[in-house]
Amino acid sequence: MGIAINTPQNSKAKKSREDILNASAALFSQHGYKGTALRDIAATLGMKAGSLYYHFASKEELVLEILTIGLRNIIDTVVRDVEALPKDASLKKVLVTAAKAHLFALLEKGDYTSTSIRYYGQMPPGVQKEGRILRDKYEDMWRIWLQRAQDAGDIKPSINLKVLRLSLLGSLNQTLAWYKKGDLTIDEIAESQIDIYWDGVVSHK
Amino acid sequence: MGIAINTPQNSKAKKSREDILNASAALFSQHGYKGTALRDIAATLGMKAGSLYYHFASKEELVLEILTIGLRNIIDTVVRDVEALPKDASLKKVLVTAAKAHLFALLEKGDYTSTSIRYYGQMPPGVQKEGRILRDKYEDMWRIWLQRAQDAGDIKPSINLKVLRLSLLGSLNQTLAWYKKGDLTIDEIAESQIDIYWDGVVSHK
DNA sequence: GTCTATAAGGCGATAGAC
DNA sequence: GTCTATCGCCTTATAGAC
Repeated sequence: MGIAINTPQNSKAKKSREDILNASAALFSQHGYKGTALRDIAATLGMKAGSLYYHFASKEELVLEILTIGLRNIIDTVVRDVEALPKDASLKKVLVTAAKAHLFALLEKGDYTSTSIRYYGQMPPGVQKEGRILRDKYEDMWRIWLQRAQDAGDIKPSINLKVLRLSLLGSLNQTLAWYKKGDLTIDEIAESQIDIYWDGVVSHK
Repeated sequence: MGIAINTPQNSKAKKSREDILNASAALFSQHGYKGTALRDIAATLGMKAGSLYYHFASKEELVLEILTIGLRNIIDTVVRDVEALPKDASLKKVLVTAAKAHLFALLEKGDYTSTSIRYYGQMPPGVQKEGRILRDKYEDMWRIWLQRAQDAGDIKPSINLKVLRLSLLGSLNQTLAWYKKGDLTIDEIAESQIDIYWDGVVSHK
């Protein structure tokens, strides 16, 4: 069939590797990095802890791959959806689209992305350092959109953009804590949140 | 001096106990429950791990006390400030006051409260169960204030109060991640955030 | 009250059989 | 590729000296 033997291209090894990543992401997203033992991950797949080392050199390498997949996923999803907008789309439309894509990435490939976002601060220093670039890249995207909206006069000059950006992302990420129990769709939640931020909650009677 | 010997009323034991709680809260708030070893806590105080057991029966008991103190602190602070308002205070004033008090508790006695809020989900099941009552009590306070504001017509009927409440608390709690680096005061941050939620960010030109 | 010493078990990681 | 077996270290917790 070819020259690739015992590499991730090999179909059996590739499937095992992906199974391990999926199981790890699920456990990490529930119990955090320190709270998840390699024994637990292996047990989920009916395997033994030692077997994981055929696919990954260390627990750090495993979680680093999950972090990278999670961050790439949210960046790619948000960039793709925003770039698909017509050139003359309103800045509010950009923010709604970005918020929807953010929530979609968080709740769709959720185990990877939620691990990356919720437990980043608890990962080993080396892993944090490697993820820093992607994290900063994503924050910068929001920083630029909001700055553009304020420069264009769509956002009031009195609004502190740093507070706004951190509040907005905090709100979106907080959704992780209650989405599964709720009955609202991702689109409804994203639209609700941006509506609140855009027009406020006050009644003008 | 009296009958109290070898109890928390004893001044030396009481001080050690408080030192241990303070050191533990500081480490837990940085590294989480599983990420903090009793050795690390003891080392901070120039002690040995075994000595902690004179004051606490287990690591679980220690973190439960931190959780309880943290939650009581935020509830007491918020209730006190809101109740001090004049009876005819506007509902916006109530929310601004509550937000300020929430941030104050989070950043003042921050190690206890931030441990309670950020790492609640990673604590042992028994500890989570004991903290549940206080957590629910606090969430209910916000639920009631927001419901009252909507019933009175101050918040638009179209606003989903569940989304609003979780977004708002998510925003406030997110402040923990960036407050220390910033130059804004607690009052400024709280006022900024409530202003955003109340009037929105859109410019009416 | 805090120490030393240690028990009992969990952890990440490795070596070699299959 | 996965297993068994094990190493060395770390963890919580206990017992008894001081």
